[in-house]
Amino acid sequence: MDLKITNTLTREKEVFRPIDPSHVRLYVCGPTVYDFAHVGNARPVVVFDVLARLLRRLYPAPEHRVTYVRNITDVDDKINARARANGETIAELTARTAAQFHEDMRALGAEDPDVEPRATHHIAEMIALIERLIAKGHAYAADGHVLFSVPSMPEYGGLSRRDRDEMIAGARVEVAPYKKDPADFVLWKPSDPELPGWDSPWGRGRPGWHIECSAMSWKHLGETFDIHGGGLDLIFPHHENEIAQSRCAFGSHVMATYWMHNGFVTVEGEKMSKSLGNFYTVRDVLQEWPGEAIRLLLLSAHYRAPLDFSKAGLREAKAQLDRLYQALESAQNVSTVRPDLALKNQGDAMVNIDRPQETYITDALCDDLNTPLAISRLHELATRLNKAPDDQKFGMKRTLLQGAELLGLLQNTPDEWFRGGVSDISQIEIERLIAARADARKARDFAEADRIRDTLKAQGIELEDGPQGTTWKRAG
RNA sequence: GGCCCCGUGGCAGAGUGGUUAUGCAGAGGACUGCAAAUCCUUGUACAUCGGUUCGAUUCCGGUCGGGGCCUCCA
Repeated sequence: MDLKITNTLTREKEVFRPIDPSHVRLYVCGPTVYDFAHVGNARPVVVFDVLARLLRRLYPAPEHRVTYVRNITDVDDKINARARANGETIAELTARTAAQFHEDMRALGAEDPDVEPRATHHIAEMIALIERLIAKGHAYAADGHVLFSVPSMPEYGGLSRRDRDEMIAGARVEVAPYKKDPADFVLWKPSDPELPGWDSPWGRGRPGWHIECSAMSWKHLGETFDIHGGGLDLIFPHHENEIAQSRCAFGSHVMATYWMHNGFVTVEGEKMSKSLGNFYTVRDVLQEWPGEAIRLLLLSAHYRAPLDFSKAGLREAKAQLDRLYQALESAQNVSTVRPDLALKNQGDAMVNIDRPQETYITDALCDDLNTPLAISRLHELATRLNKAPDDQKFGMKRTLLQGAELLGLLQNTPDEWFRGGVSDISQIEIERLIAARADARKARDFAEADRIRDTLKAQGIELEDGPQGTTWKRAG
């Protein structure tokens, strides 16, 4: 099935055709590292993680290659300000924040991108780009700055669909005197001695915001590539300006063929903002909720739609995962390899012959990354798995796991999900109490049996009596 | 002012020109010592007003309501 993507360039859902099918190239704007990632930062990471997983499924090795680049912005005025406020060096701040970002995103089940370039490691490429732009008449140096000349690019504004007059009329910032045109934007600016700076043909300075992504995508993906992603808010000015820089520098018709933008996250129905005090960092939420529940919640709305991040939503996500893991636990002894093939084949040959062909979830995701539909199909598969006779469970379990992998879900074992984090000592004690309760039940001393069950429940352990005996799990 | 998005059952949230979304919550039943989990049954939604159509929640237009962006916020 074809992958379809809503392309911000055209505002239409289009069939994805890579420039080079043997090498699919994806670039996503990553974090500016000056503080903990909040749940709004996490949404594009999780969304484009699913896209990368899907692309790898659709364009598998060894015939194909997928390169996913997500940058780290480690030169920025917010970083400078924060480092000063914290009384630490910029290097300390960015190194620590980047490490925290990695920990948090991994906790959300996001795989690392193939390349994670840092802006400060690409100053030479930025300078080279700026020199090209000047040489081609698309940029000019003025008063220590280098500015992109917006009037030099007639198509400027195509992505955000706004014309120059509107932009100027709506501008909230006073126009700097060195700009030839009010719409021009900074490619390079001078740095004070105490601020980060690099030598350049225009003196010691630092880059403007947009040039880094043009430089890093060029270095790691080429002059043009397939998909560029990021948050809705980046459409203007960031992505508009990236397009201007890259296209004018390379004389290309497009920078990326497809542009994808995720919607915003609200918190308990309100826009997340520091002034409202409803700023959820991923780290804080992880204190109370499994990363997988956060991930499921972030995928529970279509990526372009707004997403409300709420306690109720987290509870529901957790409940949904309980249900899915429950289905897997009930099939824990079921192999995901066809029994007949497992018997007939050994080693690598078996893997090749028994290559799974899950399409149920893949098809949902191919429709412009319809993760809510994909999740609903996970539930359908879980229901079918629950109902299936034992000898038919293997295929459904496999389909469920393979589909879930595409979403980055159900990557734990049911045992870890339900019983992880309980110490070995406690587990021994729990087993002892279960045995004591079994004796009581056998003696039909149900008062004692219920007392034991209530005692454990008060300690956050729930018991379930099944045909195979009693099992336990962490409560809620 | 300009550009863009959205309004679905108690909640979350897909989708479709005429046929069950899915999950959570709720109700009834099976199973169970009782529970839990699971299974079965159950709820007949699509802001509003017009238009197109044999037929619209789905297409078109108006209205009302909500939201985002408009120079460094994912």
